[in-house]
Formats: sequence, structure tokens, C-alpha cells
Amino acid sequence: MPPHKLTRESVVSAAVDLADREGIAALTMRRLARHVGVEAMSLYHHLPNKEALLDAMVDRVYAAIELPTPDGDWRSGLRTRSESVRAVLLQHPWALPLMESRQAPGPANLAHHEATIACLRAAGFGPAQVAHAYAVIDAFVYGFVLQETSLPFDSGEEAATMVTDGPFGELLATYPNMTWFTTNVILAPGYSFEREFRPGLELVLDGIAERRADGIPGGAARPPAGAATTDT
Amino acid sequence: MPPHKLTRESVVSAAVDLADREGIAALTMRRLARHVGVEAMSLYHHLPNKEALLDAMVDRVYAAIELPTPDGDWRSGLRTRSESVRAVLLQHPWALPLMESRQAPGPANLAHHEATIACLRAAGFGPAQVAHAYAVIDAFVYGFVLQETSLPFDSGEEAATMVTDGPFGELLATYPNMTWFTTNVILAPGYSFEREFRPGLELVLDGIAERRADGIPGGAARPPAGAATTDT
DNA sequence: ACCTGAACACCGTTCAAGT
DNA sequence: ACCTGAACACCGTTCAAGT
Repeated sequence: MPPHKLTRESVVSAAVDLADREGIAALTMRRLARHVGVEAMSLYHHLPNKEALLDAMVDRVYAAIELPTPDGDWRSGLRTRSESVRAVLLQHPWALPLMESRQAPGPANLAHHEATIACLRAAGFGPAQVAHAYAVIDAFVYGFVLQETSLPFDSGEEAATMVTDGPFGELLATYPNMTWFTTNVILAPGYSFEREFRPGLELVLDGIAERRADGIPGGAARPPAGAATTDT
Repeated sequence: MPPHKLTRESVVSAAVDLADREGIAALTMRRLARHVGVEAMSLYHHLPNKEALLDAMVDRVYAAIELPTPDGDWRSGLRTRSESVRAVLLQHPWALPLMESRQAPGPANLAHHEATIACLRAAGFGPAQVAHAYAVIDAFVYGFVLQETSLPFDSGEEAATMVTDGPFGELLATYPNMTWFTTNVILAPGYSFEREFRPGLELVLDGIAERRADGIPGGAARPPAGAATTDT
């Protein structure tokens, strides 16, 4: 277990492993040190403090995300990137809350944003269109993964035992609409929350494409004339 | 400061106040106790442990969200609810990560889901359509707020000082597309990230409405025939 | 019933000291 | 240069004891 060379990179790798296997709550400087075969204080020779460790872990995660190629096909570029974001964040469920709370973006984070903006620019998006598209896509992807990583069940089978066993089932029965939803969706054969990802992503990509077709090039993106809006 | 009656409710209220004012990291059992004029161990007479306190705080937040009325107008129902979710989560920036990590839903949480499903059912959504609409809407709303609560700047002015002052500006200048984006969007007069919320929400509502018009009633929601899909 | 003080097993981090 | 041990100021929580 104790590698002869302890480096910043090997400490970060060990931290990612530990967080993946035992959760972010188990990632303490003392436990991490034991895990790499060293005393707790030795870690501070490679990293100034725990915040810096978390920053480095987050940038490792960004580095694993597939970048869109700036070849002009913004739809497939954004789709590939978004699916890769989701896949990577599911592999490291501790990462999303951390990514959003970091203030010092690392090199992989910056490269990721650079490539995504480049992909949209290459397809002719103006500044306001890039801002709109990026905001909506990231909201959807991050929000979806946030729900996915925190659902108490992955499949219909796990949900079934949760609903039938225990006191939760009795409580649920007092809510008619939740009961209807549980029976007809969650307990229906083949249910999984994840199957909503692709249709949802296409919905968002369709909406971006439509607004782009209507909009003034480079101008502010806005809903089409038919949409009900209540702007003040 | 020390109220004569210490109750579970007053403890939870004080905890929400403390988290609002000083952040969730400052919410320790010892500090909370001092804040309500009592010793730390007294809190355990009203709540079994800190997890239960966090559960109760999250349900307080759910209780503050405006419920959609089941009057058949699903669009305005979802819009009202979604804007209320955002407003409440911005008032309590600590709440979103906590909401998604709780496993024991409180009464306000259940009432919230019950009313939202009821709103969609009343408008004639089938089970799969409810599942699709709810997943996409929540992904967008939670994801948007997640970004909003963690942005290092709220307005263009704050962003400007961040970009011009300090070492971050020099680093940024080495990324041409991020520089372009910063100059033309973030530093443009009147910029704020929040203005993307309403258009994004309408994009999602439009997409839900379109797929509903095409779909088999009660069947699985899917992208329209024209959309590029890569289903396996 | 409600509150307390001492204690236990943890944290991140500083600092002086070892090799 | 790299690692260590003791120590400090914290955590959440148990437990026996006070009123």
C-alpha cells in the first residue's frame, strides 16, 4: 500500500478513489493519509490544505469529460459533451456539489468551457445565443444528474421494495396522485429515471435550434411569438 | 436572546436563520445552541440528532414553495411553481444540496409533489407524460438554481472587477473564446445570469407542450419526427 | 420534563522537530 | 526535501447527573 513516491498527483488520485468508494464524507485528511500509507501531516507537504485537494479533485473530473469538437455541428457537439458530463458525474457522485462550490477554476475546467463556447461559435451562434444555449443546457444536465445521484432508487425493483415494505408505503397511500404516479410509472415494468435523459436533452436542443432560427443573429434569444410569456 | 420556551419548531427556525445568515458550514449543534441561549446538549431533547434537524429544515423550505392549483392550466401552474421554487431556493442557498441528499421526505415535500402531479393530471397528462414533464422541469429549475447560487458574481459589475483585477484576468486572456464570451456577454451593460431563467423555463414548457400534442395520450413522450435522435 | 457538564472519538491545521 | 508527533481549537454525540 505505501508507494515509495508520494506526489501531489498520487495524493489526488487516491482522494478520488476514496471518495468514489466510500463517499465524500469519508474523505478526511487523516483517512486519506492512512490510505496512502503515510501520516496525516505528510499530505500538507504536497497540498496547502483540504480546499486545494478538493479543487484538484474537481479538475480531475473536468479532465475526464469529452470535449465537443469545433467542427460546426453544434447539436452533436453539445450532445456528446452533455452525455459525457452525465457519465462522468455518475462515476463520481460526490463531484457535482463540489464543482458548483469551487471558486478557483482549474485548467481542465477552463479548457472545457473554452471548447464548448468554441463549438457554438463555430456554428455561428452570437454572444447572447451562446449565453442562452449554455445556460439552458447546463441547467438541464446538472439538474438531471443532481436528481439522479440522489434518488433513493435506481430501478423499478428497488422502488417496489421501498413502496411495499416499511412505513413509507402506508404514508404514500394517503396521497392519491402520488399513488397513481407510483403505480403507473415507477412500478411499471422497465422503469428507470435515466431513460428521461435523452428525450429531455433532445427537447432542450430542439428548443435552442428553434429559437436560433427565429432570432436576430447575435441578438438576445427570446421565446417565439406564440409562447405565453409574462414578462414584467 | 434566550426564549423561555425552547421547542422543536423554534430550534428549526433558529437553524434556518443561522444557515441563511452565516452559511450551512456555520450551522453546528454547538453554535446553534449558543444562538438560542442554551447548552449544546439541550437541543437533543427536541431533535434526535443533526440529520433530523436538517430534514426538518428542508421541509421548512418545501413549505415555503407556492403550490400549483389543479385548475387545468398546467402551463401557468408549472410556471408559478417553478418560479417559486427558484425564489425560495435563492432565499435559502444552503437548501438545494440538502434537499437532494435527504432520504426521508417530510409532509411539505410530499404535499408539494402531490399538488404538482395533480396539476398535470388535471390537464390530462398521462403517466409517462407526467414523468417526462416533471423530470425535465425539475432538471432545469434545480440545475439553473445550482448554477445561480454558486456563481462567483451576480452582476456584470462584480464580474468586471473579477476579470480586470487579480491574476484571473491574465489567465483568462489566454483563452480566446472565453475572452470573447466575457467581453460580449458578461461585461456587456445590464448583464445578469438570472435573466436566462424565464426564457429557459418557457423553452422547456414549449417543448413539453409540443411533445404532448404529437404523442399518444398516456403513452411515452418522445421527440418529434424531425428531431435528430440517436437511440440505440 | 427539560437542561447541563464531562467525556469520547473524531475533525483540519500549526508548529517544532526529526531524517 | 520529505515526513512525523504533539498539540490546539474545533466537531457530533453518549451518558450520568442535576432541577
